[in-house]
Amino acid sequence: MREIVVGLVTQGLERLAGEGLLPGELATAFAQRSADFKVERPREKSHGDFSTNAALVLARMVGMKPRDLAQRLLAAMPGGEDVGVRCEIAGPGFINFHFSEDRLRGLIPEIRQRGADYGRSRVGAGQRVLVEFVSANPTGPMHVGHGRGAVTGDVIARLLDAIGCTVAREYYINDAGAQIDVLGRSVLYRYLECLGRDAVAPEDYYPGEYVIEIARALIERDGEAWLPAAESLRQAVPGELPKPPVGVIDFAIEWVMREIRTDLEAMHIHFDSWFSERTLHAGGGIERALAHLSAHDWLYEGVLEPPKGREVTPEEADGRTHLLFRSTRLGDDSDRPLLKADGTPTYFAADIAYHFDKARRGFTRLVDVWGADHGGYVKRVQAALEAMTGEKDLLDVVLTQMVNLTQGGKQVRMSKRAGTFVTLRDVLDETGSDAVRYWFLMRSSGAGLDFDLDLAKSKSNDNPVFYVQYAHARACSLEVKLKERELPEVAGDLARLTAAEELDLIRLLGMFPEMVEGAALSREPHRVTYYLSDLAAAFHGYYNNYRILDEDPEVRGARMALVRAAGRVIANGLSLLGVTAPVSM
RNA sequence: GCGCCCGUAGCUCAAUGGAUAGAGCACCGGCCUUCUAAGCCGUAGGUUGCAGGUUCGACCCCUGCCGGGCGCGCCA
Repeated sequence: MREIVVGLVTQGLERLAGEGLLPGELATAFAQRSADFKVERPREKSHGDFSTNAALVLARMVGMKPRDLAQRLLAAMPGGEDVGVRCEIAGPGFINFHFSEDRLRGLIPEIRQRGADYGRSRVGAGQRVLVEFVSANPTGPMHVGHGRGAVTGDVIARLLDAIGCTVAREYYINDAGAQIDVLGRSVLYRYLECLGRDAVAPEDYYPGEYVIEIARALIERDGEAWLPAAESLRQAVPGELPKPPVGVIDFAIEWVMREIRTDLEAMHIHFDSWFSERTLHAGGGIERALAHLSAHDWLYEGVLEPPKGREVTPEEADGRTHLLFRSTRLGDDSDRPLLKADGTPTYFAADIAYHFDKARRGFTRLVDVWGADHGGYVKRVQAALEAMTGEKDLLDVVLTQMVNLTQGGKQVRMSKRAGTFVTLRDVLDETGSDAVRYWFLMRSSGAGLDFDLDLAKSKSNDNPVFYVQYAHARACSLEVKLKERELPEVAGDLARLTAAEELDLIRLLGMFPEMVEGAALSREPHRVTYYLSDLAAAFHGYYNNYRILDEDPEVRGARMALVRAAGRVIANGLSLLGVTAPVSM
């Protein structure tokens, strides 16, 4: 629907350009959405279906009063009558567009015809986007926060796909570094314990139950083969802990990744690729990336300035020189070290190499979904990408805030120490994929989220997931009723849809494609849940106040056509979220 | 101390620089013999944390405060 208005305004601009009033490139810029004026949805209903501020923005440039320019533009646009759009000048110089009722009703067959494609577009065509998300460390099971990131990333990918982008989903496995050694030692500790030997907990270890399970599985596979390694670990002096054997580490990582994959599958999330951090270390990727940076003068040896406002321990303040990345040149607060004291790369160095690799794979755009606790890394990774590619804004980072589990209004304590750790698996088992997926998207990703386990399970209209799915089921149930009553199938006369509720419902259906585009471009999946809530409310309101299966076959046919269109849009919206649209409930 | 995010109705949150800032809960008042029932309709509720600035126009952008969260060399 929006395209119709954009077309009208573009033609008007072109004609005014032909008359020499406006620069010719304006119309092109406008049609490509790069102009600083636009077509938008007025908040106020009486202002019509669409509005443009073109005259307001351009008035200064041509030295006219906004309303006078609006008059010229209006006159230059094709007569609205034959396209079913009435235009008028209002307020300080807006041009408002009102769709005729017939034009609105015309959307119903259009939706019917486009079916599952309604809402999809090509505005992102030609873009190749890599969405990296979850990337939970393979050191333990996924918690609910990971789940939120997982759903957010998956739906961003779905949205980008819906606007015509070529999308790939990737999971970055942090299978290198000190944390992995901690995991290996934790397993060996439990391994001794399970074998009934003397066991001493290492000073740093993962306390979760799952580590015991890993140890048991390891015993089942390898018996006592790892006893020497475990013993030497037990006898080691703190501070000089040995590196656990690769065989144990690999076993543990595979075990945890299997769990993670199971959880992801339970949420119907599939990745196109799994990128192992180890391959960067082993394959020389880090050296390549650092050499590339070095060649362009982004690296130097230097002493780090101490962070302000924070005490540095004597150990830290050793005054040694580091290999540093000049991220301050690109807006970061401080230059960043790339090698640890022992000469091995920092996590950041690996991350640089990883993102370098992404850029070299030819993506036109990168999207990362991270937990908000990694917010401090955004600038430096973006700086690194800019330094390596010369391209600014190649990477968008979406940060997801905490999830609070609640039950009966009370917060569910998640504490690894107290053993009341609630995993994503627990929540999935309790409420199911649909509830989890929908719920995680009910707030903007930057806002904290309360997940009410009781409400998410309940079959009541207070449960937003139920409310939306039920709207779809209701639409479908009318189909069944129609057959049960053996009512004749009549196309119906759409002109009989004259009630304000009916026309408003159609208007809402018409906003779906814009909503999808906006959500995709801004990487804001929560817009979909908000939209679906509104749509479901409008549908339920219509259903409650009007008898769809009216006596009059013409009315009945028309209302059923509208109901089918609404059901279709709800289904398409839910599909974007990866949530099922039940036919009955 | 610095950086990022946040501050909007009693609560939880929306609102690509647009016109009179919106939902859902909760509260209050009506209604409920109907295609699916766990309800339906409506009222009220606001100096958008504070103070300036930018402009035709600011919840949105800029500056400075106040308050909360996260992060802040060789953990990932």
